Amino acid sequence: MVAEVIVDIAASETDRIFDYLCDENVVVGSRVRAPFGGKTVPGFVMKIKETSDYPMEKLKRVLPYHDELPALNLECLSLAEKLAARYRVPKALTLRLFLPAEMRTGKVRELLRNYAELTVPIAEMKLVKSAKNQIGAAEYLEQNGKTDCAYLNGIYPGGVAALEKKGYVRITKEQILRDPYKTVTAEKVERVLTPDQDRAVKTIETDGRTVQLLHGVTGSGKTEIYLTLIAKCLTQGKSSIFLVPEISLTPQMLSQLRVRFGKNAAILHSGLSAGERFDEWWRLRTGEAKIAIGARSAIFAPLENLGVIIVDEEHDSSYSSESAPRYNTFDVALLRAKRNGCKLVLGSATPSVETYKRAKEGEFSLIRLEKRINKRPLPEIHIADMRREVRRGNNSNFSGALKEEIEKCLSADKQAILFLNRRGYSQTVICKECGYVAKCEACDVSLTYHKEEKCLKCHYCGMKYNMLSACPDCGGVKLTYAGTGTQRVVADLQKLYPTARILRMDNDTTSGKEGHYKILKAFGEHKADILVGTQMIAKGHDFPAVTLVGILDADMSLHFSDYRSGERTFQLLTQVAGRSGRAEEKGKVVLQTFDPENEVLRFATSYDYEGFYENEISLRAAMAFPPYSKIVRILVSGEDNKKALDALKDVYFALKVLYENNAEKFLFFDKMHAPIKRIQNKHRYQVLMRLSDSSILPEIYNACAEARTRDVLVSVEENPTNLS
DNA sequence: CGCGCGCTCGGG
DNA sequence: CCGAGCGCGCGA
Repeated sequence: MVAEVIVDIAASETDRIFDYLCDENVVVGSRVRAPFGGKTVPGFVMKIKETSDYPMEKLKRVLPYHDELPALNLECLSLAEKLAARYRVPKALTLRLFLPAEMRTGKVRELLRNYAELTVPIAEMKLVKSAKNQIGAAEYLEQNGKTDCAYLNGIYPGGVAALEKKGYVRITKEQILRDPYKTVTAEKVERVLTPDQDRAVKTIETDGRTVQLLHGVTGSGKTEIYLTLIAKCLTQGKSSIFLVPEISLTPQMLSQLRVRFGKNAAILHSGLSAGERFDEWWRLRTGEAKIAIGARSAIFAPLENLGVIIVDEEHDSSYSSESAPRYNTFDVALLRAKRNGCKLVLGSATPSVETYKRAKEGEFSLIRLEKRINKRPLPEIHIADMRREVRRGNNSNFSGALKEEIEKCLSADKQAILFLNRRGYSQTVICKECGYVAKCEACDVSLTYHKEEKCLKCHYCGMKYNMLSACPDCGGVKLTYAGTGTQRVVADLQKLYPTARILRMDNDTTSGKEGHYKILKAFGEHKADILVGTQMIAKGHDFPAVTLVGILDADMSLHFSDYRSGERTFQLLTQVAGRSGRAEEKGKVVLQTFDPENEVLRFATSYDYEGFYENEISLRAAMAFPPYSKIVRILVSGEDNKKALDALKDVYFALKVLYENNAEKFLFFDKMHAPIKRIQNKHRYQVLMRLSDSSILPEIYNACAEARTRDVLVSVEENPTNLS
């Protein structure tokens, strides 16, 4: 027999079929070891045939891996081919997406799992009260005996490892205890859905359209709808994929799923060790588990017969991949949903403008959930006008209103979260007296201050402006590029409230995923009174004792030089506000701004998504920004500046020809330095385009694929979220 | 004259 | 991607 093989080398030169001889037992989708150019490389069998067009006597023979099942099923194979074509990347790269890293770097996997059991009764353990994961794991082990470590780590990350270190637990490697007759173990508890939830489930099941958008305010019970859909699939023997932003994969959430679905749920998250991730993947591949839960990459779960795909927090930016292949999760999900004839459910309290438009126009089904389950009102948002504070001589980061609320909060022994809306490098110029923000005359996006050149630039058209010495509106000279960082806020707070316990959470304090959890955990256990942080604290996480949220500089992301800044601000504010008053206590939010009349802030304070959307969509239409156009950025980067420039010239000229022949499809076209000129020693350049018609996108991808070389990266980003 | 590095080509 | 093959430049 002859196998058509794609060798696992991520290069366009080797991205074609090579024929090999193979044994009868080699099947489509399996991995093989292929002798290739003097050594043996892994490969994927794409097809099996009788003979080859290539001289048969020159064919070499592939050796099989001893996988029990082919690594990829037919759907995955075809999906990998489609994605490679769509994003113009080598097939090896898209095929890899479907495998756990373990398998690729793989030694032949023995299907051994780590099992943990207690060696000491809990009563004799010395555990600190705060070690919730250790306690949780120990309690589980005491009740259930020997348990799979991956399972425990899914619920109590790191708990078992810590217990082992202390000698309370023994870990042994054992063959997977596979039980082919294991039936559905979902709890048979009847869950009563509210009429709204019930209606939503019925609509999703009966509506003819593939994409179903679930638009529901925080606390409207979207999760129960997802779980009901998954449970229904399970009883029909169908599988499901449930995607959430990485940051929402919290222990609470995972344990909720484990309780509900037991071993039918496989969890793919970064907290698992490589081996554990492989095991979870394998459980999905064999069909032992039918529900894949995870972040972005779980869309590649090796499942068959999908009954539903759910994408929670649809608007979240973590759903677009930041490295090659830069796939868009929604595209992949849609391909899979169509192939399986199943529904793709998108859920959000603040859907992206693009998605919402398609839903309103009837392309997607739109299901609204307006009532909150617990009927508790959303926290009240109070706007603090920082211009007035400055006029009164208050140059600090805290308005009078916020200070007052912090004091109330502290004296009532409640907790507060202070949110600093800062994004890394890009800085905008703002007048502290009137709130004026420097904007590009051509693009209506705010300008970014460039320190080295001492000028203001528009990141959309590259236009340069001289740095202002005074505000053009009010003549004031109190111009500022950016506010202060979190450290400064913490220091100022400490001065104001010497006895308050303050925690800081930002990129500097959270080394790795663990640090992040540690801080949140400490705060959740009320070991601090105030948490100061950036974006990171905006999501998920229930802190019942939090009754106050302060947003220190609500405008900062609003004036970020990006057409999506309004959208992002609305989403962020809605999310942050939702952190306040999760339990009985009514929550309060103080939003500080230099621009209190701003429409986006107004809509956010009244929780008016519809109003925000109408306003935003008409702006987008007027300025021809997405979804009324498509912004495409070609990023060229490489260590060797000359080579990078050569590649830039190549793409630029190829694209320029396209542009000149299709001028009517372009709204904008130019090449320039990327906003960050060098990252990790790589020089960066970009070609920016705004298309009124994306039909030429495939040709743009082609041009980029051709300019790509061994040491220069050329990537295409569609409607990029962060232009850095 | 000989080796070394950089580029080109082929791999089944 | 990676190694083989080859051409040209420089040093003993």
